[in-house]
Amino acid sequence: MKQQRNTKQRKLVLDAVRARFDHPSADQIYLDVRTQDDNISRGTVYRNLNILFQTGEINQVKMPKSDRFESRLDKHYHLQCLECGELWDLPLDYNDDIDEQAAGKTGYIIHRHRTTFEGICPECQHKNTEQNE
Amino acid sequence: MKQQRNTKQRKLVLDAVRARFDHPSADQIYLDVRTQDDNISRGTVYRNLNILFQTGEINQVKMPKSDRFESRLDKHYHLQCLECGELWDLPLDYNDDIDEQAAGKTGYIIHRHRTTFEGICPECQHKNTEQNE
DNA sequence: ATGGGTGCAAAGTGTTTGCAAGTAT
DNA sequence: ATACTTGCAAACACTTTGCACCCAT
Repeated sequence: MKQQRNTKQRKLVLDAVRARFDHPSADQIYLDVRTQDDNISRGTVYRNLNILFQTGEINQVKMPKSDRFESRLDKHYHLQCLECGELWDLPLDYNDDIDEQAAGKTGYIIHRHRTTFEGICPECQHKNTEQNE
Repeated sequence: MKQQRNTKQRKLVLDAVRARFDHPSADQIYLDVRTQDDNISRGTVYRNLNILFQTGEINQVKMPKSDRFESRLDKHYHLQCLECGELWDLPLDYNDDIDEQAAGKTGYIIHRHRTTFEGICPECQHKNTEQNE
């Protein structure tokens, strides 16, 4: 990888990812950073998110509509509400055993697995019962 | 949901999904169906894939670049090679327990979880060792 | 001074949609 | 006859990229 420079923009993007815990999209990061620097462009935000991911300073979570970012670097699971779309970390241990099982069954070298739970959050459950009354 | 019709195009799309086991993208289905009907349009293929998914006749697998489709309807895990991108079903049992655990820890109603394993397939492993010789 | 980084706008990808004509029921 | 479906092209959402200028090293 080529030599990296510390630009004001790169730092702003990194700080913006670290400031949130709701797995913002690139565009949300762009909007956040915009409040600090009203000249920064979307292209720069996308480029820096990619660079920071490649250098291992942030994590990228592939999601249906758009990629999401987070500052947690350890392997962990996610939980998404199918109604409101909110995405959270799940306090459940990463299961190393199934990586070995998968490797044994397939001959693949397994790097990891990614798990996302889908459901309805308490708020949306509440909203739904109200509607049906 | 509104009344569905059985069009020639819808049947071609369904058959095309059922004919493959490598989780084709919408565009791959389009190309397959094109060999049967050289007038069908991409829009029609996308529309029918969505309808068939809503009616539960096929399954949609959300993947980074594009959605993939399959005719298996049961919950199961996937395995993707990080090098060549191939996506396969994994012969590993779906773990119902962690859905309950996740529900208990969060208050969510959990519908299911989706797990994808990432690694290097035997072919790509072989290719890599050859290159390094 | 050098070459990585920036802002801008254009282009790329994958997918959806408005419309008028066509067709399954 | 009705209204769902089609082909087409335009529009969309998200992301990447070419370029000329800028700035961290």
